[in-house]
Amino acid sequence: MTQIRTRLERGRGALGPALSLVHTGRAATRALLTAELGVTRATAGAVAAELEALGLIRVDTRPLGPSGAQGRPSHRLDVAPGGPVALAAQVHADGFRAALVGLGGEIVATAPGSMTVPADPAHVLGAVVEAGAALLRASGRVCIGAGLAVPSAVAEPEGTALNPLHLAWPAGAPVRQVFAEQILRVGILGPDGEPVPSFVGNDVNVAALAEHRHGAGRDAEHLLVVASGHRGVGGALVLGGRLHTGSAGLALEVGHLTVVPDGRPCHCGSRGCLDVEADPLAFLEAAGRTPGPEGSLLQQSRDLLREEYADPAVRAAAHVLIDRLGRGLAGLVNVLNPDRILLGGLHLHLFEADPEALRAVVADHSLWGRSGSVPLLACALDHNSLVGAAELAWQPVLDDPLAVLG
Amino acid sequence: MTQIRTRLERGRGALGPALSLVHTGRAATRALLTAELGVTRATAGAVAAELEALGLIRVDTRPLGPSGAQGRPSHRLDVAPGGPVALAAQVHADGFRAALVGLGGEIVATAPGSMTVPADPAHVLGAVVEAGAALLRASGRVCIGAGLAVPSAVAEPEGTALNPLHLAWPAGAPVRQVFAEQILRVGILGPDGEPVPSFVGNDVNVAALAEHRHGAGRDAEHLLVVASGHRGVGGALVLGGRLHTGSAGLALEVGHLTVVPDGRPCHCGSRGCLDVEADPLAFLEAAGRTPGPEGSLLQQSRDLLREEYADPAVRAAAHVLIDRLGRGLAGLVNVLNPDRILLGGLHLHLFEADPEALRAVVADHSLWGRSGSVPLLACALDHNSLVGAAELAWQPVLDDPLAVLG
DNA sequence: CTCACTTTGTGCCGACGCTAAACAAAATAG
DNA sequence: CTATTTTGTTTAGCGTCGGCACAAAGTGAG
Repeated sequence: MTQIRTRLERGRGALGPALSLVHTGRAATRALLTAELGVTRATAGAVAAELEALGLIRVDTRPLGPSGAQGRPSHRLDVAPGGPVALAAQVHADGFRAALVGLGGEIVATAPGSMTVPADPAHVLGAVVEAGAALLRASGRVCIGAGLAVPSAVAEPEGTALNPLHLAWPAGAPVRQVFAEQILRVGILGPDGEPVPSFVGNDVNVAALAEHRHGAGRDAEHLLVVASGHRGVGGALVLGGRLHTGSAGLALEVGHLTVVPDGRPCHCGSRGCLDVEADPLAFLEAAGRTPGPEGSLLQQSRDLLREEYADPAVRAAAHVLIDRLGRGLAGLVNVLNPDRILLGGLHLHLFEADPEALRAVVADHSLWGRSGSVPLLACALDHNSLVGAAELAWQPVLDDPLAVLG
Repeated sequence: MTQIRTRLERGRGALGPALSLVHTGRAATRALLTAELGVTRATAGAVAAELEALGLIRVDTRPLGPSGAQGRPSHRLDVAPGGPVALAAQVHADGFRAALVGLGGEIVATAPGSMTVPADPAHVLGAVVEAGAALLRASGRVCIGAGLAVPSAVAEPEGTALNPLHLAWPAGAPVRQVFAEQILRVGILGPDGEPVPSFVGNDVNVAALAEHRHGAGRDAEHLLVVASGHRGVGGALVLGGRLHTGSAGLALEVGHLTVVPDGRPCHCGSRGCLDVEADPLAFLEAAGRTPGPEGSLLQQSRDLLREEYADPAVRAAAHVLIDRLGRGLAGLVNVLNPDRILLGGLHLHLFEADPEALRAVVADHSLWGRSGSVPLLACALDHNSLVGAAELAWQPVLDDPLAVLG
């Protein structure tokens, strides 16, 4: 007398897409889920129930007050409070940062740290992972994976950092392997009791991912992000919701577009590259300032733009940099034809100093810019590299929740 | 008494992928189909039967002679002889060409034509479509769609030719609409009795598609194609088997990368662009030759390279162009990180004149070129733009054979 | 307040498209 | 000739989803 032999579960195939919709805030109700997934209400209901059973979302059946709309009101779909989190980590020139990031890109907890001695990767990443472990213990949450953002090109599939310029790490350091080893050593365990999977990405790349899902890049199909943090210029492209990192992870090395004919020499062997003509150091030099000892080059540049923009020298330097940046962006527009461009770091501040000037340079130097120009926007998320690192860890869950949490 | 109520057809979802495998020559037997699709033998058999019933493929059960392998020999899967064809058309500086292209990229019939007067689009495309209609009548084949390759950027989703430079057409000509109107006027009908669907693409873009499926680009995941036919330089990118044309069809406008600091002025407003520094006219000028009246600039350049390469001036000019081309390719490698690069037109001949020289320039100027360089190859298909135009028309059938032929 | 209407949520059934497994067929190897 | 290997086919069964009927929960008109 078999009682319940196999209850046929509906909506297995749509679990991942449904979770992605909740994650990016595009499905706040079952009715929206039905419309976005293109399935029947029955399937959408089963999907929501399954995600709730997995502890990922919460279905709030309470009435939401007068909505004004006709018909039976929808139940709200929220991220499950106290649900699983990803461990996010970031290393940069001045230190590191660990955080817990829940579904929806919400930063649950964060812990900064400094690197007094820019030591070897195992040392730094060990400290980051330990900070993350402390956050996890304090929160009592389940961890589904760990992501790390590094200021360097990351070669695929090896996961090595090719140019960790201002980290004093050796070129070609096996970052993914070291990170995984530290996860193993510290013992960050997932819901299955095994060490969580770990992921490493370039900081601008993962920041672009975060902006696409939770920030100023939402709903863009071809999102280009260009940013300059400390030294050099980084780029990223999100195509159809996925990072485009090229065949070996080395795409969007946008720092070596020529923007000044016969300009200053670049370490790549060429001259006048964006990398050396449009980063914070180039800006400070163009403004006739010598970099001071306190604050990063980015902070000094931002402060200069904010506080001394009335100074003609600063204003002129900003427009010189805007011109160089605009030429670089125009080259990228000609090759990639994005439907939106986000700017980060110094470029965000340059853009906000004179948005129309940058738009004009891009339009003038891109082939079809005058007919229909590309929307330029500023990055909108705090800590987008951290959130993006977490996106890497969340990705397997978004692709197939059952495989991870089933 | 219902006799055959609904015979449950197996393998509907895999029909398109299976047809693509036969189309690209990667599934010559049902056993290979089973392996490539990742389904059971039962499903693969049903898929093959369905495709045969649709008249697209032929299952050849005859023994193939001693194969040397153990076990029961596979039946061969061939393109169905006499099966449906796509109408392919190409317009270029000197004239036009129409062809019928079957599954597998095989050119079944072709008809050249000249444009004595570079007339308006409707005139030219009317003549092309009429030539295609004649081919269709003579062949007695079924037509599943029509594709057109034009030497101009094609804006999406409007389907307008933005810069039909050497066609004497107005910029912004509604090529897709005019082509569809001519298909309608001449009455090219599909299997359903309606006028066939029509498609328009840039010639280098569709050539890249053809090379990816039937030529030197097979199995590349990130394929970059750069070519120069008459004037200017065109590019294309095939990502995961699909053309990447950007958000508005305007990506891969590679002609405006700077390759000569303060070089000759370009119509884009900048200087030293690939477009004016690495096309056939630039090569003839670099070699000290004045373009003659007979033969296209490309033909004159090719003949010069083939017949007078011993001339030091020609040799030197070739290396000047190779240097400029290599710098441009290196810039693209930094941004796109392809796993293969194909060269067409003049660039093919320059590459074949001195392959190592071009490889060295690309490696020297790309950021990670010295560690692992990108394979450079020559385009391998005759008439790759024609075959590529047909690929546009075949695409709906490859995506869902039943929807088109069911 | 009641009734009509609109929209959302759920249970049941059947269809579709696949896998699994057993069997049949066609070759090679010894 | 028999054993083995690989391929092709048939049958049964199962998981997932759409369609449909019905229930539930609101708005709006009178």
